[in-house]
Amino acid sequence: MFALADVNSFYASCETVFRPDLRGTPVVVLSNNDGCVIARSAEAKRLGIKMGAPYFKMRELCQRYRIAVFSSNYALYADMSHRVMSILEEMAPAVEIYSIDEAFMNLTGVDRCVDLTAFGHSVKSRVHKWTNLHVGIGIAPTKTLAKLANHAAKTWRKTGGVVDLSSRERQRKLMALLPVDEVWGVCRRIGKSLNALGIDTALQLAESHSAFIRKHFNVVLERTVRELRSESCLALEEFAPVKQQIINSRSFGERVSDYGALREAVCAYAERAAEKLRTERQYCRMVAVFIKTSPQAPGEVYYGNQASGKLSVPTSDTRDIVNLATDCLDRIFVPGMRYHKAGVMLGDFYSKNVGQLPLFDDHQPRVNSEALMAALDEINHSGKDKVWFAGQGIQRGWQMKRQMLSPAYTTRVADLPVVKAN
DNA sequence: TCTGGGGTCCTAGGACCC
DNA sequence: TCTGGGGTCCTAGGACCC
Repeated sequence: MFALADVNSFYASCETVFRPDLRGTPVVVLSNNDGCVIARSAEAKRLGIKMGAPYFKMRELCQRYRIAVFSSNYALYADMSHRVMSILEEMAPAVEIYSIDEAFMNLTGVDRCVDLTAFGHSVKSRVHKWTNLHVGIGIAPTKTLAKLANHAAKTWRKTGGVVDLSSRERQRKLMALLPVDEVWGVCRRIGKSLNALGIDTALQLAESHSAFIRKHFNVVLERTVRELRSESCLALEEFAPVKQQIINSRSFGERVSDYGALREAVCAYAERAAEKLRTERQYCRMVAVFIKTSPQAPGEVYYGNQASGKLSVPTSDTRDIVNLATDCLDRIFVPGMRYHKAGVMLGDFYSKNVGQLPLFDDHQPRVNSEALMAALDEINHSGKDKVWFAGQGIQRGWQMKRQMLSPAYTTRVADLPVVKAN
């Protein structure tokens, strides 16, 4: 048995936790660079703010209804997520953190001790009491059904935010009500193709022949069909599998044409990617860089390109990664373009312990590399100040736009909320 | 003027090997 | 006239997720 716990309007809700004055009012959170809408409070949804809509098209609506608009504040969301996840981990024997705002809980054993619906409510109320966030809980014998149950818990208020789909009858009743593209793993596109074949509801998908689905689509969708029939194909993954690639990329706050500025940005992204690589305790051999102009810019010729390079020895040293990244940039940089985005990708990972490469042991490319990187990371994680390599520069004209950023209430000492006694 | 970022998995096709 | 069979590895692109 699985339970899926998912925070309601996560980013928008985080913004109101330390702003009680905003509770019950429309709140919207924007993507990086203040590009498009990625989270909405229930009130903002009701006003017709669409998910994924570009902000410049929504601005007028936001002003008219006095909607509170925020830039993404990942420092805050990541910390709030961590708090929610630790509560879930206390309450279930095993938890898979699936995304920043949702987690699958393994309820094996739990179902023998307590009523599952009651369990769902206890999770819900503890999370609310300790974090001021609301979660919806969906309970079912497979992950795909738990997703559906969660969807139902959020859609129908009378469920009280908890839906238990243990019984086959209840599963069928719900599936008959839901359009097929509400199923996890079925997007609009596949949904349309399914509709063309006469499959409109989740129940019809569950009842179609898996061989037929495999032939017309793929094994992934076949698995979904089986899951809808209560056959568990997707296991709980308690420990995150090692990453196969790391990407750091951003759109620029303003278009960048100057080589120097582009190079600074690439250095910054490479540095951040290297930092992520070290948190994964991995070493990489492949570094790639991409740059592109805006595909939307009217009257401009689009240019996008990518170059990659291989290191002779796997590394997690920022200096090696930055060097290779800037080489890659030089191979694809074309003057006179108005660049809108760049990114650095790392791949071909090795972990030290496994020691796949004999080279690794006797080839120490830089003296005290590990100690230096550890010192950098420690300073940068201390919440006090930051240090970085000079390649990033200090002007940072290319930095993303975040004009409506809220304070890092829980992760920066200077931003801690203060309670005043009257 | 202004349209996010970070991932995974699967498949098809080409290059190459014996 | 007829031109094998089986396999691996790599890459690009599609599809999906949050």
